[in-house]
Amino acid sequence: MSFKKVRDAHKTENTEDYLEIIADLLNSKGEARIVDIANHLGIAQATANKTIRRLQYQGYIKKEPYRSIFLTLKGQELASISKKKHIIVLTFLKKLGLDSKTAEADAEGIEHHVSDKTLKKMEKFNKKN
Amino acid sequence: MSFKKVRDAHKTENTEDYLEIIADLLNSKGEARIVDIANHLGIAQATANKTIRRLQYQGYIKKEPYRSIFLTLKGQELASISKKKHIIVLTFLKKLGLDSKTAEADAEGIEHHVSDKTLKKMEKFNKKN
DNA sequence: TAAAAAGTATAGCTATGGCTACATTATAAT
DNA sequence: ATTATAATGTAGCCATAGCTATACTTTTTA
Ligand SMILES: [Mn+2]
Ligand SMILES: [Mn+2]
Ligand SMILES: [Mn+2]
Ligand SMILES: [Mn+2]
Repeated sequence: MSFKKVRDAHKTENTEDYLEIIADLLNSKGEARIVDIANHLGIAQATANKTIRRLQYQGYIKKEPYRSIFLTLKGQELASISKKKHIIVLTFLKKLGLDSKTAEADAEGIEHHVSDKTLKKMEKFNKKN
Repeated sequence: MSFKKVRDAHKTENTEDYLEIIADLLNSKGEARIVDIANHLGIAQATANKTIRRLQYQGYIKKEPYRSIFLTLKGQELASISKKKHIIVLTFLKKLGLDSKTAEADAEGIEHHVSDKTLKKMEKFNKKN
């Protein structure tokens, strides 16, 4: 059923975005802090804090109180998959003719709802254009 | 900000799907009942019931207790917009080369995250292919 | 080194959407 | 007409993600 799949996607969606952001921060700044994540997402720090707690007990990240965030292996893996999807969808939308801003905005939502089959088609399209 | 837009989309997503389903049921069966919606979505009837209550106090639908559901003008308008988006995205995915099942599943999620600009590009692509 | 600022954590609230269990009403069958 | 079934409604639970306000810790600045 289509709707069930969408609901399942929504369950992991926020997790995927968090992990992608954390990976990016670790890459660029060397560390990922709650304040940066909150700013990135445009949400209150308290909200980011709560989600980070969930990500920790779900085994995606590790952190000590008042310290910065690290990805577990499980976290790294999901971050990597998410990043790949993000790039494919973003590139696809740009090749479709959209400006960077629109492509980025739409990709951020679409990336969580594309099956592997669709990703393959997008990659094919990306190579041809 | 991209993420804010995605969050906003998620707020109306469920509403859009419900209204689209109700419109379809009204069209095909002549009436929309909670049990049909629940079956369509693959959720418990109690869950559908609760959401229908929300849709009513938010002014999208009208109903009497134990009776079937009708769309208000506001509801009809959103249903119509949602349906249009759905068709554009679904057609696009099919033209991209995907089978009906995959196209339908992915469209169900993607439809809520495409900007008007992206829809335009998809329509253009649909006409060309 | 002491004070100010920044970052983090926690509490308590709201809204949404899942679920099961159970009660009530409406409809269909006997 | 009664009874059985189907549909609807309600209650009470969980999880998630928002928010503000407030407390605590760490870092920076004076
Ligand atoms: Mn979504
Ligand atoms: Mn995203
Ligand atoms: Mn992303
Ligand atoms: Mn949908």
